[in-house]
Amino acid sequence: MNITIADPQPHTMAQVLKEILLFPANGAGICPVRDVLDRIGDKWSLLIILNLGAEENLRFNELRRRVAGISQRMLTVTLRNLEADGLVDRTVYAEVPPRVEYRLTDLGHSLTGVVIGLTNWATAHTPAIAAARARFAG
Amino acid sequence: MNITIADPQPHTMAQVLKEILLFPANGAGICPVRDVLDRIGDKWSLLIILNLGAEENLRFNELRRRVAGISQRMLTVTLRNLEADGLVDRTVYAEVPPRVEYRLTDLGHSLTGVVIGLTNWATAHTPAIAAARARFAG
DNA sequence: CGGTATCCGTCGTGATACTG
DNA sequence: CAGTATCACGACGGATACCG
Repeated sequence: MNITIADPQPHTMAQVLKEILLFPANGAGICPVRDVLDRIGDKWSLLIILNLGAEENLRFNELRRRVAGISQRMLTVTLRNLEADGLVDRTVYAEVPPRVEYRLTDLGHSLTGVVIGLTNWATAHTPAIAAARARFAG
Repeated sequence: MNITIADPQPHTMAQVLKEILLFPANGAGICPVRDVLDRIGDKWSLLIILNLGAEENLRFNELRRRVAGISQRMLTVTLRNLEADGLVDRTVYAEVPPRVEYRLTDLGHSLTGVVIGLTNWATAHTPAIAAARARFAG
C-alpha cells in the first residue's frame, strides 16, 4: 500500500486553505479540524487507535500492556470516549472471568489513514523540529 | 491540486500500523505521533497554521482578528511555540508603530498537507460522529 | 501596535483503593 | 479480568492590567 499526498503547489495550497477557512466558522469556535483534535488530541486516543488498527481486536489488558504507561483509569476513560464517538466497538462476553474485546469500527478504520499521514510527517520532520528547538533555545 | 490517500486495503493497513508501532518506542512515551500532537494538539496552533498557510504573511493583529476568540496572550504564546519549533518565522520591522509579520516556514508549509488530510476526514465524518454520540447518549 | 506580567479557575491526568 | 470511585495535582488557558 502507498499513501500519496500530492506535492503541494504553493499557490493552490493556499487556495485550499482559504476554502477550508471559509467553511462554516473557523473564526468562531466550531471548526471541523478542532473537532478531530478534540477527539484524538488527548494523551492516549491515538496510541489506542494505532494499536487497535494493527490487530483485529484486543482485550482490555492486552491493550493495556501494549500502551505502556497508561493507567487502568485512563484506558477505561479513553476507550469510553472512543466508543461514544463511534470509533471503537466494545463487546462483552458473558463469561467468568469476564472477557471484553475492543475493535475499530469502520469509522475508526477510516481514521487510520489520517493517523498514518500524521506519523509520516512526524518521522520525516522530527529532526528538523529538534534542530529548530536547539537553535531557538541557543 | 488533489490530495489522494490510497483506499485502505484492510490487511496491508494493519501491516503499516504494526510497522509504525514497532518503530522506536510507542510502548514508552516517546512516539513520533504523540510528538506532532503535542505540537498542534493545543487549542490554537492549528488555526494559526491554517490562517498563515492561506496568506503569504500576516501581522499580529490581522492574525488575531482572523482567529476569533483567541486572547492576546494565547496568540503570543502559541506563536512563540510555533516559532521555537521552526514552523513559523517572525519578522520585526523597526518602525513606529511597530510592525511584526508572521509567515510559515517551509517546515510549516509541509504541515499544511497533513492538516488538510485531517480537515477532509473531519468534514466527511463529523455527521457520523454526531450520530454515534447521539446513539451512545440515548 | 505588539507585546509582558500576574493571578486564578478549570480540566485532564495519575495514584490508590475497592468491586462484580 | 475488567472495571469504578475518590482524591489530588499540575498544566493549560482566560481575564485583566501594564509597557516600549
